[in-house]
Amino acid sequence: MKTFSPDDENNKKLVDFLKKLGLNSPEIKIVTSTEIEFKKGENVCKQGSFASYIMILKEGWLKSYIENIHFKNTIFKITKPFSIIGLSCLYGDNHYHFGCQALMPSKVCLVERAVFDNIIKGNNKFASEIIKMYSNSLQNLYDRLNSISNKQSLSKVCDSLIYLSEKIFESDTISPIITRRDIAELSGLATENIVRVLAELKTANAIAVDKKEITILDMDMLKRFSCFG
Amino acid sequence: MKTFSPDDENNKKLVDFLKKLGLNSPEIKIVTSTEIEFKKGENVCKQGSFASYIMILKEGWLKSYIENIHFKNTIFKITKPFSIIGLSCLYGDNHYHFGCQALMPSKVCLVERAVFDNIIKGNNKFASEIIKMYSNSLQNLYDRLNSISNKQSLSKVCDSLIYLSEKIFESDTISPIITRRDIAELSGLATENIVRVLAELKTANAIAVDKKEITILDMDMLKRFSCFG
DNA sequence: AAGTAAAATTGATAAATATCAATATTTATT
DNA sequence: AATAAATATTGATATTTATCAATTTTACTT
Repeated sequence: MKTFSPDDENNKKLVDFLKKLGLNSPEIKIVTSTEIEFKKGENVCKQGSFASYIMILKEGWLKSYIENIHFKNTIFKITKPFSIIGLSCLYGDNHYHFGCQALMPSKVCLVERAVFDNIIKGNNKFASEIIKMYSNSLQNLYDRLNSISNKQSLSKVCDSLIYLSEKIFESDTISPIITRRDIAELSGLATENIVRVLAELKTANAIAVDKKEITILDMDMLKRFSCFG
Repeated sequence: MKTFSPDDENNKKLVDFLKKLGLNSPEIKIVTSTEIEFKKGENVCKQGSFASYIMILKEGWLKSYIENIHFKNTIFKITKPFSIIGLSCLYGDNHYHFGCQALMPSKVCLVERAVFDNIIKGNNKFASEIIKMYSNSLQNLYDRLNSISNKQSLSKVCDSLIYLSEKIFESDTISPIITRRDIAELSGLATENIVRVLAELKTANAIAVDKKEITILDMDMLKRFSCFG
């Protein structure tokens, strides 16, 4: 009887994911051939650097963000396993327009842009699935933009918590790999304000806080606060 | 000898644009068969309504925006002729996630989503060009997000002016179809602040203002202000 | 061209958020 | 387990921006 290591398990999941996107076995072999490990806090890609690769997150969690001159970041996406990173750089000016950092030890498959592009051009099903991802990314950015541009701090934080819970961790509990500063950069606020709003939400029994772990107790309340403005 | 009306001229430009995207004559016929006119201020699509069509702007100018509950909009894009609108709705939940309004009398070709999707699936060159548009849209949204989330009013307004001048009107002069309120909604600020910042920029000789028309006199200065934060 | 509606402007004030500084707590390291 | 480093928290204050109200200018309609 054969036993599987956690890594084998993960390999299988990755292959399943790629099959669902319409890739055949040789194509899967190509896109999974180069695998790189990143430590917590390491840069997966640096904003402004040459964009050589499209990346597939195999294991771990990443944050993607825009840096401004004063090193104030805006996180626009948290990435969970089996997501593709860098699609916005597939064509265009050859540079990453965002930075990406590992939130915990992570494994990423690197696929050269030209290789990725070739597969798209020869595989309609895959192209169509990639277009779906673009659509999703756009909608996610609309949501972020709406949250950050016309709302007040309470609503902004609620939006971030809802995003993390529903879209990213798919759980009432937001993993402690997310820091207060991450929530701040996701919400477009200062870290101190996050602390204050979280305290408010705790008092209202909308969330429970245990050290860095946040648990959503009343999602409806968060959604009302989110809408309220 | 045959004479061409302005409309013929425009038809020709549209066909050229579609040819460059890789569409053949029958495909071009299909996507240009339904044409609708919109008056200034009319809704081209309403946020939340059923997304039946992908739209191609043939003539005129549009603004696309996210509405929040309190009817405070965030404009994320100004659309110029020969642009495609609604790509983010090609797949997904079948609803428009944004509103779109005509800034002047405009003509739009409507293409049913399924029809558009079919063309993509059968035409690799076109699919590839559409993916480029998605990339561009994402990059545009990153820029907007960066501007709105970590900058102060002066920089935000400069970003909007640079965007309008370089990306949209491709001229030092920003068309008077853009109101102060539009700039406000593009910058994530109140209209009154736009007026104040424009007055500042005028005093600094960075711009000239003639009624609603804004002319950029010193693009370098605007870019310095944009970076400064 | 007159009258009306819409948009822009200005100043005063209120509200929201960032910043700063000090401290406490948590996490990581040896 | 002790120490150091990173992160979180709290309160006070400054800064920025929104809001409100009043007026002027511009655009639109007949």
